[in-house]
Amino acid sequence: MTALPHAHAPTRIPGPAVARLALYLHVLRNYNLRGIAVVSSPQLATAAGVNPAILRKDLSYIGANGVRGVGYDVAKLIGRVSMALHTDDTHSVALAGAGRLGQALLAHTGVGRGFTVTALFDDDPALIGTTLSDGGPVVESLDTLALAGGWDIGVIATSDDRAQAACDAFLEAGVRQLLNVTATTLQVRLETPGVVIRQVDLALELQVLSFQAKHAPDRPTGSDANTGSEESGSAPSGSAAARYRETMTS
Amino acid sequence: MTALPHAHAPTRIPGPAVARLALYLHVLRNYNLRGIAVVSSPQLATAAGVNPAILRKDLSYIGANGVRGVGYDVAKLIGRVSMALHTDDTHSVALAGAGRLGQALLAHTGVGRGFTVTALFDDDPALIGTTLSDGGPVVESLDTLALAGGWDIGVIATSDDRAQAACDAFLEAGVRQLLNVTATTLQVRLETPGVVIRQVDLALELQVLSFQAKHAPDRPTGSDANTGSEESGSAPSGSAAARYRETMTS
DNA sequence: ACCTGTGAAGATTTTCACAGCA
DNA sequence: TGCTGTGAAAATCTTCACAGGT
Repeated sequence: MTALPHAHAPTRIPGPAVARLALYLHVLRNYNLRGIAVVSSPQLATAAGVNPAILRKDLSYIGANGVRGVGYDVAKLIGRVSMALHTDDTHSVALAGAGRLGQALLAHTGVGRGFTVTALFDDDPALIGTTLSDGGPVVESLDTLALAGGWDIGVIATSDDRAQAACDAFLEAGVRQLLNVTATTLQVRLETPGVVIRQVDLALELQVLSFQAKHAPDRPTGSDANTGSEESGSAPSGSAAARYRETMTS
Repeated sequence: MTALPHAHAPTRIPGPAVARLALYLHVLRNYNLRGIAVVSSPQLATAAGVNPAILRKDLSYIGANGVRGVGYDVAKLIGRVSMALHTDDTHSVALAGAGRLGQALLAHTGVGRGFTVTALFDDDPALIGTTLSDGGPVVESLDTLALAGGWDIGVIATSDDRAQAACDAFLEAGVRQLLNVTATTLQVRLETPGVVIRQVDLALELQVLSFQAKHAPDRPTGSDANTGSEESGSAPSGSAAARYRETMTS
């Protein structure tokens, strides 16, 4: 926290840019694993399915340090984006709901992106006291959730009818950042300040998807190096984080 | 399809509006189940966590027919939004990956939003030939995916390393709408036209969430009837579909 | 020759504010 | 009085285009 060595521009990062940066980070990590040390903005942009121009703009928000005529140092860029997204620090996550969805999440988030599930809650008596993954936390009763605390993020993956209870419990436990992957729309008391809730509803994504498909009209015109071909069409923004595909030109 | 009785305004619906409409639909369905027949825009807006103004604007895109001074007929509005999103027609879905994530999705999408999973594919020999849910489809080998077809949407919920293969198979089977819930960035051949891919990466959502929390500065000022209190702050758009919470004023 | 970084133009989306009606 | 529907203003985001460097 506090002042960094060379805090370049205190520019406010646009919302959509944050989502894309997280996306770049993912792609960059893959490049790193494949041993690619340098990447250019056209390369990275096509890999992420965005315009090279907006990629450069996004990177400019976090003070990118690429080499003109060459590109970006992958490792260095990973560090920079991680820092901007606060992913260099590890966040502790509590997961409510140890059903299929919860278990999938447990495996999904453990990939190593700075998030560790340190607590697991469920109502199922058969699950309480057991461990779902190697080295993972022991499942506790949902009732005890509100009594504990100390997590940075709470993930709600319960059944729909228990989502609100889990939400209330998290708030009581002092958890302010919630990711809700149930189909329930959560209610938050007005008194509670600073709460950030993020909702991911897969059924909703299906609806948006099928709508986009029915209305995909014209292909985007790329003047830069973007050979944008398939897809796109409508939904210019939508969830920026929720619409990328690699288009590795042959 | 084709011309409807009174196709009001051929206005193009903005991308973010589509996501929000799907959200309203969900909330409206809940109202319907609770026996609430009429709802006003301030009510619905607070329930969906959006400004009443933008709600009305969104509804205006689909030719809303509310009663001034009163509100909207819930049942009628459900019908209208469903029609606009093409959810009144049932879409067939093929699901690749019958692991925990796939199973969770199978239960999730079956809620009855116009999507039915009619085919299920996986590589696990132990799963092939079995049925995962009552009345659900029998699990088939992933290799047979490309040979079949006829689905409106393909959902990719395999392990990360098999996601690309599933994507290729879907495209070969003629499926143009894909929802990818793995952390893999898919590559699509340039030749394939009209492909719409939607990506949902939960690890990415966590990153965006934690960033938003670190940068939530000032509370939004609502001049209409919006008592916007908690949350919001930055990320004005982000995934509009991925950030709603009820704020039922007491 | 090629790529980065960014001001400025352009496109899109959200919010405002008010006319119109029950 | 209360709410809908919508043109117009404001805010936001994306794309362009080019200076600057290697």
